Amino acid sequence: MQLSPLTEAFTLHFGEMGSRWGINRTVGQIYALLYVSERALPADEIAEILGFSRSNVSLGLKELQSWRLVRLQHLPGDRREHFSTLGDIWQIVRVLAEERRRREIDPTLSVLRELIMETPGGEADRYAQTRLREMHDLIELIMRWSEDVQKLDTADLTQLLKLGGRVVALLELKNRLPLIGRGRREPAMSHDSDGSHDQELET
Amino acid sequence: MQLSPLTEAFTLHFGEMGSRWGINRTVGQIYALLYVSERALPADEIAEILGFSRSNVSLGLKELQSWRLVRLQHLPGDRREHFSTLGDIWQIVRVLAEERRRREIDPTLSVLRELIMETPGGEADRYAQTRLREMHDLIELIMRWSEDVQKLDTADLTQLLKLGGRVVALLELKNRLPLIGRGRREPAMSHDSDGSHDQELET
DNA sequence: TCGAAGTTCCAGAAATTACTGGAACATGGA
DNA sequence: TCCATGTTCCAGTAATTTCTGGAACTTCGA
Repeated sequence: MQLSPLTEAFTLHFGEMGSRWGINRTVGQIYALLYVSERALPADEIAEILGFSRSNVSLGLKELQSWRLVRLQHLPGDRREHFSTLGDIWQIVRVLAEERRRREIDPTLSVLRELIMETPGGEADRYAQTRLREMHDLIELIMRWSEDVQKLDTADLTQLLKLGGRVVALLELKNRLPLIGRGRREPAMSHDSDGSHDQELET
Repeated sequence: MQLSPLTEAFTLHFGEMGSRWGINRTVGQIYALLYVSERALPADEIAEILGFSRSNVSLGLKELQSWRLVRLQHLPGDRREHFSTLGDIWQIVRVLAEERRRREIDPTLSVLRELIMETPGGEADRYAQTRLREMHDLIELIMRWSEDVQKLDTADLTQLLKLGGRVVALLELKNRLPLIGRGRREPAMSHDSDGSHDQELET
């Protein structure tokens, strides 16, 4: 099997982008190839198409599987394992977000928490801790939000995205309706000490 | 000047995270150090504190400046240039998002557009192009949204984040109010051919 | 149980990326 | 203008990451 110029251009670009992102170039290219391929491909075909060694492809596929970004399937009449990407692009985004959170964000949050708990060794440490807390709270806020939003079905998500900044108009609306919203505005970066997270909209 | 254990732990972790992200380890550490430092630091102090060569620090600072993540300032009575991070953490997020878009997303979108425009060289290319289009449209949708949301002031943004998935309740509300919403639901990944982006809420 | 086909692992080679020291260059005060 | 101080650039070196080929292992049908 040969690589069409179109697919070649895409895999090359994707590999390049991947390497800026902590994903290595070959892994990126393998993913790109599977992404645009209509049928699932076995490892040796991938190696042949992209010109990588068999073991390199094997490593790459293992990595992609650990990210849950490629699926393994068996085709009738063929003993080899075939690989393909997730079909639903929104699902890809969700999986990516989850894995990144698990691998990078969560460990970072726990390091930050530990450091914030330590007794400061001086004025400098005290300042550092306030900065760390700001970072921690911000990351946590964004993560909670994204965890939450990820659960939405695709239609809701699309509608929300299309709304963009105009969602603020909805917020205003909510704040003006006393039966639904309390009309208060959170101060920036408040610590949400009561843990309520504006539950009042839940009906 | 000496590095407190707290700051050291933070810089090390941050450097590690950075290197998973395409930012090199030393650049990450420099940023982390500045982030938790109350006063701006000159390059030679940074080099001494972190134990890097003077030129490495210089390179790193240049890189950070090109990302608009550190600011240069002159202190009275000191000829040296001093560096510090942005004070407002939300601003940091905004700047980061903008730069990443400029450097990575926009080029990717334009590659995708080019490839989608090409005349397909066969059935396989035709399928590949539909996949590329899906990816392109998704990225563009998310980018438009984030561009939009970034313009919100911090209070609105915080409120929105706290709301999380419960924002859907607002969407439902909007869809139920005939004077405000049209009550229609976009099909998933529709191409928004009229370019209206639900303008009706703009009052 | 044997052999063919397929997969995984690993040690070393190759390529890439990061880092250093020093030299060239710039700037501002005397 | 000259000197002291500070900054940038660059070529070579070091460290890290990626990639390869082959050997060991696994699986399945005959």
